[in-house]
Amino acid sequence: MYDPQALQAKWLPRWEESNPFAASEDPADPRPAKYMLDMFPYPSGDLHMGHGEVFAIGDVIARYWFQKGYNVLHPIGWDSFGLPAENAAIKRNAHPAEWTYANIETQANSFRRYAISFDWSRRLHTSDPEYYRWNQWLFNRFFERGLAYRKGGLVNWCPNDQTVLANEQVVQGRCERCGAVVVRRELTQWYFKITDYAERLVDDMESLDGWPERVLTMQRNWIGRSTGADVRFQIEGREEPVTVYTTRPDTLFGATFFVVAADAPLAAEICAPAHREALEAYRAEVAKLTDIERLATDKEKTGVFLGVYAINPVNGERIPVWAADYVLSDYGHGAIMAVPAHDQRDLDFARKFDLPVQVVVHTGMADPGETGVATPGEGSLVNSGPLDGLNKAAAIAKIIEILEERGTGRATINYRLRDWLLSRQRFWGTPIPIIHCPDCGEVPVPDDQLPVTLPDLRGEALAPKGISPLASATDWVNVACPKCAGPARRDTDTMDTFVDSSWYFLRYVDPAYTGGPFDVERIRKWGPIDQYVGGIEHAVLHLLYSRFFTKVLYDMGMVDFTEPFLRLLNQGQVINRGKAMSKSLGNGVDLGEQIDSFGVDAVRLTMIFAGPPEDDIDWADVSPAASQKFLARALRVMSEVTSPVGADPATGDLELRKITHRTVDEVTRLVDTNRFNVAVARVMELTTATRRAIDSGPGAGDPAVREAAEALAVMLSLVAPYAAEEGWERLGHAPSVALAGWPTADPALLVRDSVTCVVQVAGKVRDRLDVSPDISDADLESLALASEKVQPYLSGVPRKVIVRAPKLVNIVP
RNA sequence: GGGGUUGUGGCCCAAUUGGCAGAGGCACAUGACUUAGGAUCAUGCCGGUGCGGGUUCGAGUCCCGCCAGCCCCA
Repeated sequence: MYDPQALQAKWLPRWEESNPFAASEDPADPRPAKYMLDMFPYPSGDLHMGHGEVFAIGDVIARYWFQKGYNVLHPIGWDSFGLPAENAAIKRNAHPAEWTYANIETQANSFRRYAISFDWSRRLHTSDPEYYRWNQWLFNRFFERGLAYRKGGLVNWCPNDQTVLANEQVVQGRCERCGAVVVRRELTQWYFKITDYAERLVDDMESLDGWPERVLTMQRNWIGRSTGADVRFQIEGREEPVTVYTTRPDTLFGATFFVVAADAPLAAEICAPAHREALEAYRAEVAKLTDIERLATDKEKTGVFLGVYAINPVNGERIPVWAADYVLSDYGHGAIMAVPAHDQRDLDFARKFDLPVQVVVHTGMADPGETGVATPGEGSLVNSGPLDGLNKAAAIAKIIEILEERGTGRATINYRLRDWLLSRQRFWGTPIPIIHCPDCGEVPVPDDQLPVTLPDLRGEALAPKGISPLASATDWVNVACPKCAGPARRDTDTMDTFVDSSWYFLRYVDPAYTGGPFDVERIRKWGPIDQYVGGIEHAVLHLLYSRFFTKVLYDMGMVDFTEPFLRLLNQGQVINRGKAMSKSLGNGVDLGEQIDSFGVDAVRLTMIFAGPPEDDIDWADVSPAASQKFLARALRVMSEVTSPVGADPATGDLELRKITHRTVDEVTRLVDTNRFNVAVARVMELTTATRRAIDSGPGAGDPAVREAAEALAVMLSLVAPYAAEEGWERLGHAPSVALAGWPTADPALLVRDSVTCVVQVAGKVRDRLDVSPDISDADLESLALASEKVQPYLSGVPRKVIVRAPKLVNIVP
């Protein structure tokens, strides 16, 4: 009777004929605009269970907005540059485009079957030259503004992927993509100056009240704003003082030694000749270590004395200068003042090398020099001259005043955020549109010569060799300088694919636009995105970069908003038997197979009904078969209605009408607040109520039954479009139910003529009264006190009576 | 180690934000229909909310301390 595959075969072609979910660009369209966006997929094979969940969730929201009468933009595209395509191409001796575009077609077909309400006319792929041309155009704008620049330095290198990585792409010392342990290399690379926007990236988070708190926290931690001071230390024998950054300038009197990052150029520069050999040996050791090893707090501290002394600017004390690996060359200035009494790492180091420990904050804890436990907490200052007796805040203010007076320091804000390293030594990405000319230097490819397309390389030519495969395409590399026409070479690196995804949501307003990366007029209408749905794994990658791009584009006058995503929903993972699905565990569940077995609607319903969207779904705990049964039940109810289309519901059964309208009211609120699983539960209840009305109530011909069934069809259409469409047709309507309009609850049918009031005595329920919903406190109290069931528990006048009309009376005897 | 978050029937999950702990589903049991039932319809079943304290007339909900899981940062 319920054959989901037959319904799919019946309805899909009909929907395909039109583009029913096309967003209207007609300025006369009176509907308010809404922009619903799912994070676009990477085309690695077919859609998987995770896609099934995200897109089911996003589609509920988009379809709800369609039903509510908004002009909805719900586009789809592909994040189609990236390493897997390249690796596949090497393996098959093919071009990455072949694998990529074949997978895109596969996914597009799966999306169609999965019945997501996309506007297919706006489809884009980031690997199309028409798209990445605009990456290059934007790069040129960033370059002009000084926001794209090249510099040398230590960078993160993934030995497996054979390319550099941005800091954000190193997670716990490992490559975010492949998990290989990242090493440090000295290389010249391109960067985006995201640090210029650090302050705004933090401050603007205030306005992101539609974002999950944990994502905001992660971004705040990542940007890592701290307030402290820069303090200038003279190094004996060096003209220029060395600046250190500290968050605890109040402990300056407790600085007993000075540490320079072993791999910082400064270490080699200031090292006394007698210690040079030791330093070189040490640096060689450190170079072998990964960042994970370097920063592990339980690691034995190592370091070498450099044979020179620094002068503490506040008390003139000579303190020894050491090189160590626990100081990183790219944090602050690559050097620190060490205050062992109040910092555990400094203390560990001091104890290892017998350096003095000077307590300057009296915290009430035992002496760190004795216990080996540093006391980082607050207290009153001691042994600190003018700071003695002050608390932390006052001491910081005072010391900064002193430092500024003497010109040896100042208050500073420091960020942990580093500039975004964007060049990659791989093929399948956007070529960096720079030409290196021996005379003119770095020359951007003129806008009218964009795009710089990729040379035609395939198979073995793409194999990673530590430099970009583009370098081997000599015809491509050697060009005339756009400025002086002399011989020059193209930059052979490609852009991080996170550049592609930093602005794709703007391009959707007109993916064929040729006047710029996006139509600035149209984006005024659609932007910013009302709801963004995607995985938590992008909390500090894509989402941070997109926010940065949006702010730059705002400064360029191209968008009129400073934050791209008003509301963010991070769906959970689909797991199986308590664990992430993986080949090695053999617990994978295939989306296509689930759909073949249970139908699209049942799979979508299972995803939505399983729990709150943010929670993980354990596929072993849910039942697509049960979802299928429910859909059959709902469809039967819709099929059994015998009253004619247009039957006046006002003449129908009042009890069922009340249930229908109450359900509509509740489901509306639930969908508005993303509580889709509860909304489904309410729809199930309405289905049961309608079933009963048909079987043992007013019967299938009652207009209220039609009203209920129609509401059911529309509400169900958010989750189960095929069954809803079929039901809608059986109810005598023309397609499509998707655009039928959201039902509205009649307030008159929401009022209850009586409610149950609970009467408690000392918190225990002793009676229930049927009362009018607008009963007064006084009436209710006397009614409750008069109750026969309550009397036995009372002795005399109660001490207190709490009345919460009309629902509760609590008598304290 | 620091921060965040979660903990409710056998299982997945609700609970108007301080007011009757139970909506929905799974599983299980019983009955009806039936040639048959793994279909359908109906009925039923089980817990006092991780543990310990506190605030309150009243705590799943708020506060404090522990335990466990998950996620970030070290």
